[in-house]
This record gives sequence, C-alpha cells and structure tokens, in this order.
Amino acid sequence: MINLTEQQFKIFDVIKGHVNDYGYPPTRAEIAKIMGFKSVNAAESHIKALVKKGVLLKVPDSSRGLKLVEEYSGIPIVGRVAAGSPISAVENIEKYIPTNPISSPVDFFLRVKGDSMKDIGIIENDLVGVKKASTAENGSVVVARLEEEVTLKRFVQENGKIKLVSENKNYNDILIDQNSGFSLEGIAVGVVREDVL
Amino acid sequence: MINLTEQQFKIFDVIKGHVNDYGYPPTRAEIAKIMGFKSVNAAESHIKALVKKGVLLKVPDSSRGLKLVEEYSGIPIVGRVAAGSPISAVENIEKYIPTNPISSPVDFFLRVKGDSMKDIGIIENDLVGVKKASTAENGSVVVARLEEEVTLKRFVQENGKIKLVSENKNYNDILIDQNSGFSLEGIAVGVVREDVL
DNA sequence: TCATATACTGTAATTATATACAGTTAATTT
DNA sequence: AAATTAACTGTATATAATTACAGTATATGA
Repeated sequence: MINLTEQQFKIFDVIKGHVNDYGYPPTRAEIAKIMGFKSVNAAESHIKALVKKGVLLKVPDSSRGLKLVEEYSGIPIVGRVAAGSPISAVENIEKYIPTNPISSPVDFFLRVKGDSMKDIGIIENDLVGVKKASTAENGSVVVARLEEEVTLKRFVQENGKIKLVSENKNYNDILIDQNSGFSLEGIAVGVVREDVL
Repeated sequence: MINLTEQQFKIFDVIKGHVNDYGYPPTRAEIAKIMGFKSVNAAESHIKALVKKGVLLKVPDSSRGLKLVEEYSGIPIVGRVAAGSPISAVENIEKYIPTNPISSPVDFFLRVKGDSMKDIGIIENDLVGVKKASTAENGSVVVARLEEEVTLKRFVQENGKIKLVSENKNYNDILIDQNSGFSLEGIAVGVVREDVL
C-alpha cells in the first residue's frame, strides 16, 4: 500500500476499524485516544500525511469527514502466492474488495431454490444479486417471471423467439409464447454465498 | 419495516443514502437541507421517532452518531414471491443483507483458479472468503498449502490421516504425509462472484 | 374529549470537532 | 551541514453539531 510508515498504517487501520465498528469515521480526538496520543494534533498531522499519500480523502470542516480511498479499503484479495511466502504478505495482495463486492449496482438479492443453474456455480441457498430490468441481452442470466413463478434462467433469443435455458442438463428449455405469462424482473449481476459447507 | 410513516421512511432513506455516498451519516442540518426543512429540529424529532421504533441507533452527543439497525439496512433479500405480486413488494423481503454479506469474519479473499471445486458451486474467478486458521474441522473446505502451491480443497481426516478432496470427479484425492509440505492457511467461509456470465 | 403522535418552525446554549500556530526531538535526505 | 520528514506535545479558536425548550397545527386512538 504505497509508502506508508508504520504509524501511518496504524492510523489508517484505526480509521478502517472505527468505520467497521461504528459505521462512521473517528474524530481526531478519538484517534488520539485509541493511539494513546496526548495531543489531537498528532492525529491531525497523520491524517494530512495520509491524504497527501492518496489513501485517504478529507471533507474540510466537516466532522468525521474522512473517507478511505476504496482501492485500499475493504478486505484484501490474495492472488497468486509466491513460492514460500506467507499467504497474506503485502506483495500478494491483488486488490481490496469494497464493502459491496458486486461490480454492478444491486437492487435486491434473490434467494436461490433448486439446482437448475448449478453448472455455472449457482446453487441452492445462494444469494443472487439482481438489477431490475425489463429487457436483457441475449445470453445473460435473468430473473424471469412465468405467471406466478419467479425463476433464474439464461435468456436466449433466436429468430425472434425467447427461450429460458437452465444450466443443468436435467432440466429442459422453456419456450416462451403468448400464453406463458412471461415478464422480466431483472438481470443477475453477482452471487454471494454466506457460508461454505 | 415495522410501522414507519412515509416521512420517517424518507428520513431513514436519506440516512442510508448519505452513508452510502459519503461513508458516514448526515448531521441534523444536512438531513434538514436534503428534506427541505427550515428547522434542524424537524430532523432531530424524526431521528427520535426512528430510534423509538427501533430502526435506528443513536450515540448521544456524538456528531453523526447514527447507525441504521442492520436488520433494516443494506440490500433487501427477496425470498419466495407471492402469486401475482410485484417481486420487490415489501411483503416479499426476507431480510436485508449487510454491507459485508458473509456470515463469518473474513481475513482475506482468495481468487479461485481452476475448477476443482465446481461441484459445490465454486468456479474459476470466484472470490473465496477465507478466515485464517491453522486447524480445521473434519469435512470443512480449507485453503491448504502444499510446498509452494496454495489450493482450495475439502479437508478430510480418517484414522489419523489427512486427505485433501476435490469437489470434481476429474480430480484425485491428495493424501498427506510428512513429505507433502502441508500446512493450513485458512478456512473458506463464503463466496463472492462479482459478475454472472 | 383528552392524551398522544405526527410534523413541523424558531431560538438558544452547550459541547464536539476541525484546524491553525508554536514548539521539541529524532531520523533521513540532499 | 542544512533541509526535510516523521512524530509528536500543548494551546487556542472558530465553527460544526447536538439537543433542549417553546411554539403551532393536524390527525388519531382511548
């Protein structure tokens, strides 16, 4: 992470931890207390250094007006691990994932029932991040409504005909016609699995 | 969401939006400005009402000392959808998922290479949330080191012997002995997929 | 009908907070 | 050797922010 000194890294961590624990950044006084500084100005100086080094943003004159630069906040992703090195060595960090990890904006999550999409790694109980939409690109994974049922399927359009395709060979394709009661609820943009069993 | 009035719901949303945009909650004055109130006390009263109804926590005398009760913050999960109802109707909301969705604390994410765990829905490019650990329960999915390689496998212990099992029939089990250079890096506690393709 | 909740305006006071300025000490760079 | 950076203490001040109090008005439940 750039060229932070040990102390600066600690301050960065204190801010990150406070945001995590309380939902908002600490004041200068709170930082000083946590770090054991007797002067609030010690915290202030460190903040200035962090801003100068580009890992922190400051909103002037605003209380708790601090924001960690996203690139350095969140939880680190470890990519390929070099021979013999400890897995969490700083050199191995690919990037940091932000609080909301999914690339596109998510309007809601859909809890997955069944295994019709298991071949693309979407399994029972997964949370699929969904962006609301009424149209979809050919080949994208969508949340479709058929009458009263809501399902997750791949959206395929051929010769003007719409097909809903499962990613599991035990399921047949669904062909859409006027009587299907079909409508699009949204597009799947990410997946979260809360536990690994 | 409990019994919020329309105005109270708006205030709740203003706070949620501010936290999302700025990384910290708004002041009473900022809420008032956004809502068009001429008195900061209008915001204060609404905050008191939200606290009373249990959807907001307040840290007294602390600037921006507001915290949305987790149960009502974050992105909604839509569970089973009732017949004919709009998918995002409030009645369908199962719960809200917090900013960091994985149940257990995550020390880092590991970017998945290969398909050795695809039968439990972990595929190439997924981010596996890992909790650092040097021991594991029998049957859990772990990040294991073998000499210089780091892999994701199911950890199986039988008659005092350790086996690393892939969740893909094309891969063979790995039997651990003294020469394997084996060590445990951590336990897989969740999965995030940033895109659905 | 009386209390209580909702939904505000307006004023004021205390406290919380950011931030500038003046120093000190030690280490590092030029 | 001089300048710069890092890492603080200590004082002071302007402003940011919470919060109490006093009202007004409407609606609702007991």
